[in-house]
Amino acid sequence: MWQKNNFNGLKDQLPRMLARLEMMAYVAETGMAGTARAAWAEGGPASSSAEVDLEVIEEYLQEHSLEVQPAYTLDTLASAAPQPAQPHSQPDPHIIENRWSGQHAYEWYCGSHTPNEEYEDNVPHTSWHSPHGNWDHHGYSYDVNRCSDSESQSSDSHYQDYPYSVSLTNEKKGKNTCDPLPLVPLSGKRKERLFQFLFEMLQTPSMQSCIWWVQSSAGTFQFSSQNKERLAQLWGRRKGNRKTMTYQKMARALRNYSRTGEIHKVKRKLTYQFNEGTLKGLRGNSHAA
DNA sequence: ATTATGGGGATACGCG
DNA sequence: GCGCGTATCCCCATAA
Repeated sequence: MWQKNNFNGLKDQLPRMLARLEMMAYVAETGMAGTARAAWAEGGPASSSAEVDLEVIEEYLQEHSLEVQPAYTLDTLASAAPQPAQPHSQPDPHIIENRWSGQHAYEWYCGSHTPNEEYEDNVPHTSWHSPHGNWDHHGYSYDVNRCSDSESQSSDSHYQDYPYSVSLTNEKKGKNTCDPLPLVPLSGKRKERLFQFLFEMLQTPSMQSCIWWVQSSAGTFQFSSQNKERLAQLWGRRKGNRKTMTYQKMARALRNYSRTGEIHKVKRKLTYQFNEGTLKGLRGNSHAA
């Protein structure tokens, strides 16, 4: 579990993280020209620093073999820092409407820890039942109240969304450590699946230089052209693969989902969409709790 | 021609 | 060991 004292080590990296967040806030405040926004949409300004930050976090975690209680991770950092606004300079009422904040108090179940799951502990694991009945995944327990999306699916020019709805619920604030819940025996623990990982990344504000909602209500999301490889690498690391995961391989796995229906490709570059039932399952589990 | 992205067959892998 | 579901490798097609 990520203890508070473990978190102290990460403090060293906070200035860089905060600097990035401040930069984002600055960009939002000052307004971004269309081209700059487009660049942002492709992971432009955020890409380099985001990479650094994520690497720092990852390396730190791996070096110290930390288990991260997600309530202490990126959400916390983001909420502690100046809130960066979306690249859309205007507040989109749809976005507000679709904010997940307070709507999805996911219950993540704490299981035991294996060496290959160092990064895995950074992000929540879903525990839910799919329409197919075989997606139950057991990991950790915490509440998530997170991001919104962009409803701007109609236009390629402004589909990027940079939602920051990082609000901590009382429960989350009060539960900074992940209490082990013997809900599922380790033997029954399923490996996290790619679409679950992607969903988790979509809830992680700091990952939005890599992946973001195009329209969360529809389950449409998009990879950053520049940072998609990074996301793939994270996936590979989480899985403990020997070889580096690439976007190409990850996309192949995504294409397999089109057969089974969890995710299908939409006719937009680097854009995919969760199946309605999949989305309901990923989100709905929190409601059930 | 080059690069990025998408598609799909084949196969490896993990789990029950 | 087997079957099944999934992930990964690899090659090719297509679009920009």
